[in-house]
Amino acid sequence: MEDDYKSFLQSLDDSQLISHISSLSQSQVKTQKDKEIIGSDAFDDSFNEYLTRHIPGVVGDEKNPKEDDEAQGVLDDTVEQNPGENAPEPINELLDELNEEFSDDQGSNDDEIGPMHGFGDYEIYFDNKHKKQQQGDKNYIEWDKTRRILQGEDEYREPIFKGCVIFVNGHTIPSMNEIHRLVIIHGGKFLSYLGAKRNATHIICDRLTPRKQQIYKNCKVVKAKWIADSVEKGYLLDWKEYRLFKEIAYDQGRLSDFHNEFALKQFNMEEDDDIEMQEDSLEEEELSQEEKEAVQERAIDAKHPDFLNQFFSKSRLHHLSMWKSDLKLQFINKVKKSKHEVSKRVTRVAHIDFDCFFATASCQKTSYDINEVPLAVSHGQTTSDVASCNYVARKSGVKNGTWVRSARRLCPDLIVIPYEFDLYEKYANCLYNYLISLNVDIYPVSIDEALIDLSDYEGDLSQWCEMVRGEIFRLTKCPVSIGIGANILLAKLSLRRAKPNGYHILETGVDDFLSTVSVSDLPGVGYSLMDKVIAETGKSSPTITDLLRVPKERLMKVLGPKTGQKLYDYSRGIDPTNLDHTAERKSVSVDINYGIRFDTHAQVEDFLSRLAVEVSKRLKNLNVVGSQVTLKLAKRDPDSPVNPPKYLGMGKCIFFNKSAKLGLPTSQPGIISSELKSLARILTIPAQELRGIAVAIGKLEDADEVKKNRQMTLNQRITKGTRTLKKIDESDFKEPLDDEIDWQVFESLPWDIKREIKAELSRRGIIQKSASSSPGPKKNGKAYLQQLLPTATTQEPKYVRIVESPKKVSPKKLSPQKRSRTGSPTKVEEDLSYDSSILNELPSSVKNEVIEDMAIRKKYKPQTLKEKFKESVKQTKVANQPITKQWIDEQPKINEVPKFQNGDIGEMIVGWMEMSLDQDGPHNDDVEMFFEYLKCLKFDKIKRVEILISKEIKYYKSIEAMLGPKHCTALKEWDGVVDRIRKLNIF
DNA sequence: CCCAATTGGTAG
DNA sequence: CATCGCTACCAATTGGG
Ligand SMILES: Nc1ccn([C@H]2C[C@H](O)[C@@H](COP(=O)(O)OP(=O)(O)OP(=O)(O)O)O2)c(=O)n1
Ligand SMILES: [Mg+2]
Ligand SMILES: [Mg+2]
Repeated sequence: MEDDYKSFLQSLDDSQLISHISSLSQSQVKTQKDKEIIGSDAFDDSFNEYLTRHIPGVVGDEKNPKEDDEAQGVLDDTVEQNPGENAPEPINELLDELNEEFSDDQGSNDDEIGPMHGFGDYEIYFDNKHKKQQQGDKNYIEWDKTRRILQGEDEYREPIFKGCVIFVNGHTIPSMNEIHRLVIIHGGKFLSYLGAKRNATHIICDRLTPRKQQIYKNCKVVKAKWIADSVEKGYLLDWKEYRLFKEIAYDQGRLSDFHNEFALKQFNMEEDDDIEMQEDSLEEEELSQEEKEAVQERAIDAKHPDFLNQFFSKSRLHHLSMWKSDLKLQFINKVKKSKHEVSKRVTRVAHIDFDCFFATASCQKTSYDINEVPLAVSHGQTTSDVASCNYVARKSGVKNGTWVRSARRLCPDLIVIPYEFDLYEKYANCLYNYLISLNVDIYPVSIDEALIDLSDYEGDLSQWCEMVRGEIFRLTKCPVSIGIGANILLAKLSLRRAKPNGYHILETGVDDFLSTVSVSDLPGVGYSLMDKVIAETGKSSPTITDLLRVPKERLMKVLGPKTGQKLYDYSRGIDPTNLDHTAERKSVSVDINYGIRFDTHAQVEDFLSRLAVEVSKRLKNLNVVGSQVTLKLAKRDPDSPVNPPKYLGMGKCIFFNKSAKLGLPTSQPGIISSELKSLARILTIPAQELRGIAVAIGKLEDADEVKKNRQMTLNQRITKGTRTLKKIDESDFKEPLDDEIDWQVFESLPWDIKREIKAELSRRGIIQKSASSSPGPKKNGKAYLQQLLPTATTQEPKYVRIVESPKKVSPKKLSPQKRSRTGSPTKVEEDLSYDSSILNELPSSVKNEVIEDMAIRKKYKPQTLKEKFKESVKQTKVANQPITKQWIDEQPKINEVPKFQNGDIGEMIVGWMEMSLDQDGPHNDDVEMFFEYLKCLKFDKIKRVEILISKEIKYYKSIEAMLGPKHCTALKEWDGVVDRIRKLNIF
């Protein structure tokens, strides 16, 4: 539990953390004032207990759920009252009574969410429900919401089951009633009785019978735990993980005899509701249009909380990257153990690599003959990437990384087979374990590929190759090829010659060998460099021989100094790179350029939080902290269609990067998330236009080192140049934000909460770690705005993390109207992998898709000098545009209200208002400071703040009946604030 | 000239 | 249904002093 709370704290933004503390403080103040301390745990329980004792006719024992039929069937038509309207008032009284009754009850205060039990309220409700189930559900949701507000719980429930239509069959745990409740309060629809099961998106069922299997064989039949787990997690889990039927697709064998027997018994015991089900198909009720859309919109894009997991589990490139970094780690450790030898130049390198690795491995799960049929590993059938294709397919010109559709064009018989990530891992282990057993220096290149230092090997190289190839094939039934050369470059080129299923030892005749090599085969030469070399040599597929004719100066000028030098060396067989695995990692990043489809900025921020959590996880695994945060956003190219050819793909995009320096290196999700959100604000890309988001943490340091150093020389570090602290001196730092936290209130919190919060604050550098006790009492119990405002808008500056130097913010740059890279190309000239004449004959729709894909891969750059010029003109035009009201409105609005660097002013205001309601309105100091802040804002922002506050007031007035007289006074004060803002706006 | 920030490119 | 377009790192460019 404590750990839970700790990680909960860590997941918060700075602003969220502060307001969390405030909310704790607030409730604490309140309860103390009333001489009551009621933990939410005890509260929940007693509340339900109270209800079950006081409301006649209720047997609210959730541990012995009533028979499903009883609960569903007894519909009391005579009770027509609407609990949604009538419940609040009596409940309010109940709450007050309760507070007295249980005033001694010292509950622990650290469980904000409360257990998922005690549903007496639900049962009461359903005993009185209407015959119209759906109306009843709606009322219950309202009633539940009201209850939550009254109980001070978070009124909002994640609409986990939005778009789901749930039907429960037979007895389940949790009970059908409970499932019903959970589903509807989380935005789902429940088909309760005799309903249109055909409309159900999921059938919940815990017990398998042969009949059910038959009837539901085409349905998503899911165990009840799916519901419970999803609610607990707060988002919809993958139903497949909870399917009742065994994976028929993969395991086609019959159920075992034992299983059948067991199932048969079950079947006989079960009440026969299945027949009923077939009969009532006439009685189907239609889903509303809205619900149908919701059901349709089941696509999992980045809005879905489980998106990252699902995406990563299926992304080959993610796997490749993770495997690679794991391997690097593994072999760094190896070197530390034997850190003797001083890096001597290697003289012989072996490069070993599985032939068409994924294809070979995946093929083993099929009955295809890898040597006869053209195969490709891929998820889809058209715009899906070919991860790996076998050599039969390569004969037709298919390459790794092309789209299946393009591959099919070259090789119409191509057969697509699925990924088998586990198998790849297994075989890679075989490879690496075997190499380890050889007791040689291993330098992992990728999952299927490694370099080996053979400088000191004195035996016969051919024999060595045959031995290694033989052993690995014996272990995996996958062929590897080996290339040997005097350096990394030559080993790589040699390997290329060796493939498939062979080896090549390059010792003599290097120049002859090189002369035949194509420039595009050189490592580090991709489409972009290739284009330049083509332009320079005048050949369409230049070889090393062609490259040799270009003088070094020319290469360096055209390609840049380093790249030019590299190609110059490479063309002569020179590669100065030494084998070295001691290289420390310099950055950690998470890139998502798939499935990014957002409607609102709130969704974007949500996703950023999740990315922050992910990147934080990775930092912690590596035990490093970083002080630079970089956000990279991909914006749909204006010329590109809203929906790119690849489903949920990114299409052609323009990238925008922004990085921020942190005051202290960190690995904490909350801090990172804060920073990301503020970077996102600076980049101002409309949520709808986003197609990719990447987060990188740089300036890495060892976490333990930093911890040690910070304790020792906290003060020295401040003046260090690498830390960017704004206008700060030591005294500012020594007691940072101290007076922004109300220590009196803080002290009254339960000790364990205090401990966790304190730890979290000090981790963030907001308070000093050694601060063992809080300073003396300050001010009064009122909530202070200072503790919510990230930094003072007036007076002395406080500790602030720098995002960018303020003067750098030129109004023009705020909205990146950067160049679009291309016009709309209609004709394809020439391309390495596409014959332009064929391409030009394609239907234009397909052609454009192919062009789009090529543009993404940078194979194809339609940009000419002329267009470049046009763009720069366009750019200037944009920059010179007068700033009109309309222009402002057109600018992407990342937020409804402006934000400070470290938090959302909107959230802050809402929080402030909420808090102030319990305290006769806002504190005067706060109001003054607030206006100081407002004065700094632009007109439209102020307007938005005004609207926000008005809306909030309206909301509170709408529930005025439930508020006390005190609250009304507070609201009046807020009315005054709004008036004042209006006056501000006049000037 | 330096530097940092940003953009581009590559491999598997 | 589609589909799962990641990620570390180097180099070049840009734009400031
Ligand atoms: N664009 C790419 C390139 C590679 N891979 C994956 C699939 C490959 O099987 C694996 C190894 O990459 P290789 O470059 O070694 O390619 P193959 O092993 O498929 O072919 P070969 O090594 O025979 O050229 O990485 C991928 O998913 N996408
Ligand atoms: Mg390979
Ligand atoms: Mg490889």
